[in-house]
Amino acid sequence: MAAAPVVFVVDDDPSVRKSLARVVGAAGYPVEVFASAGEFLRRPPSDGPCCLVLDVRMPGITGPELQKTLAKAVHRIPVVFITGHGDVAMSVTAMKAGAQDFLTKPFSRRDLLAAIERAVDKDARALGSEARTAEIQARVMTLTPREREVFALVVTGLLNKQIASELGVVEKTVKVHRARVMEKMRAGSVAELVRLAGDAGVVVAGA
Amino acid sequence: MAAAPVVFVVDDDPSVRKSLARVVGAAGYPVEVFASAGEFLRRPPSDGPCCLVLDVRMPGITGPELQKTLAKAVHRIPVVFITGHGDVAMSVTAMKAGAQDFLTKPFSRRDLLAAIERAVDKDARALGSEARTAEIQARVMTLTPREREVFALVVTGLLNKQIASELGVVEKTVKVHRARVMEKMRAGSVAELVRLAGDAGVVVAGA
DNA sequence: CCCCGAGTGTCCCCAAGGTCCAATAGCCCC
DNA sequence: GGGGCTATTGGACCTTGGGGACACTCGGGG
Repeated sequence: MAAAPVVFVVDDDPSVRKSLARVVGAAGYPVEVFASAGEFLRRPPSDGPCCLVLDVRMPGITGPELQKTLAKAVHRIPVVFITGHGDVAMSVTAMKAGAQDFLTKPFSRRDLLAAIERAVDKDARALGSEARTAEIQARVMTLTPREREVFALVVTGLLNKQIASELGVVEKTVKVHRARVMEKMRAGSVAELVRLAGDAGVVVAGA
Repeated sequence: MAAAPVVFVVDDDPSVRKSLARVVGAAGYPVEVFASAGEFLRRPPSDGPCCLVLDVRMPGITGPELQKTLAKAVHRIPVVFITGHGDVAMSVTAMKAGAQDFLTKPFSRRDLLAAIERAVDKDARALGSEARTAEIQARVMTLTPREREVFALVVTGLLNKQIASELGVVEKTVKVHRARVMEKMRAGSVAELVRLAGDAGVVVAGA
C-alpha cells in the first residue's frame, strides 16, 4: 500500500539528467528530472516518501541555495548532493545543513543507490511521524480555547480542583471540559493523553 | 557553577599541538593535548562539557578510527576534525559519523573557535539531558521487579483492576505497588509518571 | 430565535489512594 | 538456628478524585 518513493533529480546537464534517470529508474524508483532549481520549486511538493538528488553547481539557483530554500519552507526532503568539483568546505557546509550525502563524480551507481535508499528510508520514517503529529494536531484543532487550556493543565498532572482555581471556575466546569478533551483527543486515559500531548510537540512548562 | 568546557586536542604534530593549545587556551578554554589517539583513550572520560579537536591523519589510530571507537563506547563527545590533506569523501564520512565540523588547514582561528563553541554547546546540552535520563534510570533501579511491571502497566493507562488481572493478583496488591512506584519515582501524578517513563527512554508497547 | 461555548448544580458510581494489620517466602547476619 | 529485613501478597475500611447523567443559565452570532 505504501506509495513507491519518488526520486527527484535536479541537474543542469542534460546528459547527466538522462544518465541519472536511467540508473535510478532501473533500480525501481519513479524518477522526475528538473533542469533547474526553479523548475523543481514550481513543482507541487511531494506527499509521499521521496528524496532529492541535487547538483551543486548550476546556473541561477545553486544546489546549496535550493537546499536552504527548502529548509526554510516546511518542505522536508532529504538531499543527496552530487558534484564534479566539490571541495571539502562545500561538502561540510552541505552536511551541516542537513544533507544526507555528498557524492563527487565519478561515483559508482552502487554508492548513488545506497545514498538514495538511505535518504528515502529516512524520509519515509519522517513522513510517518509527521503524519502522526499532524493527526494529533488536527484533534487539538477541534478543541475549543477553553478545552485547550484544560488540556494543557491536565497533562501537567494538576487535579481538577487545582485547574479550577487556576482558571477561576468551579471544579464541575473543569470536569465537563476535561471529559470533552478526552473524547475529542480520543484518549482513553490520562496516560494516553499525556503521550498525545508529547507527540503533538507540546513541551510542558512546569516540569 | 557550570564547569568550564574542556577542549581536548589530539594531533601527532607537536608544533600543531602547541599552536592549537595556545589559540584555544587564549579563548578561555582549559586545554588538554594528546600526541595520539591511544593516549587520549587512556585518559579517564570527561564528566563535564567538552569537545575533541582531532587530527585526521596520524600514525597508529587515525582520527576517524578514534571517532568510531568513541561512538561505539557510550563516550559521547563532539568531534571537530582538522586536517591538512582532507578530501571530500573523508569529510563526508566523518560528518555522517556525527562529526560536528571538519576544518581543512589552513583555517582561521575564528573558524576553529566557532566550531569549538558549537561543539561545546551541543555537548553541554547533551550532558544536561543525559544527566536527567541517568537520574530517572537510577530511580527505576530502586524499583523491585514487581514494581517495575506495575510501573510499565500504569503508564500504558490501565486501571488497577486491569493491571491486577494482567499480573494475576488482586487490586489491593496493585495499589500497594503503585503507591511505592509513585513514591520511588517521585511522581506526584500519573501525568508526571508517564513523562518520566518517556524520558527514561521507555517506549510503551500498546500505543 | 436557535445553536454553541461556557459555566454551574445535584446525584451517584467507580477508581485511586491511604491506614492499620497480617501472612508468606527468601536472604543475610550473628 | 533464630532474628531481622525485604518483597510480595492480601483484607477491611474510609476519604478523595474522576467522571457520567440530567437540568438549567447566559451571552454571542447567524
